[in-house]
Amino acid sequence: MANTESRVLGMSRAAKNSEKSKSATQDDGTIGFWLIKSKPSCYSIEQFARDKKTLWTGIRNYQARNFMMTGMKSGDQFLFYHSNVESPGVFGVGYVVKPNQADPSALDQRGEQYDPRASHDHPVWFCAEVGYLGHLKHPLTLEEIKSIKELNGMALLRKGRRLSIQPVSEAEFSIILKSAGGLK
DNA sequence: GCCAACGTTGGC
DNA sequence: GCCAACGTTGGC
Repeated sequence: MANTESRVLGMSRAAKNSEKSKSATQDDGTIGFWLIKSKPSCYSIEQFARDKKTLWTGIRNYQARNFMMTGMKSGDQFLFYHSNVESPGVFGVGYVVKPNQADPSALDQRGEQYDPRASHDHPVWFCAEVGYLGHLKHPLTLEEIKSIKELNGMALLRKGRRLSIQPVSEAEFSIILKSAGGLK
């Protein structure tokens, strides 16, 4: 299953391993799956597609931060979810380039994400570098996700649903991709 | 704009 | 450590 998805998403195991070898983090070699939310007004999937890679900065929730510090591994894949739109849902897929990096936005005194507690030696907040893999062929709306029985257990629909970064099971990830007709 | 469901803060 | 007050998220 993982290998199939990896081919679908253009991430060969060799590519994942080369990313991983650059990472200081250890893992058991399996790929983790996530869902990451963004308001289009804040960062849109179109912008993500143009950027190819970006630092996912500005997360100011400890649970979400901890996922980026110790949960995410290089090569993990995630669903790109747009909230605060007329029809919220999953619009694309990305991967983790490098987790657990100090969030520079916490040090920017003029920025909205500035945190006076943060310093170079004590970053307080952490982020992950992420890369774009593609748009879903047919974006899967929240309404559709709710209608799929196998996805009833998703954090998105339950306690913790407001979290902007959530773990997703491989089965859930795969069902969403399949229901969306894969990538464009 | 409303409001449920949280997370965070701070007095005690 | 409790908990009320407050702030935020995000669907609708």
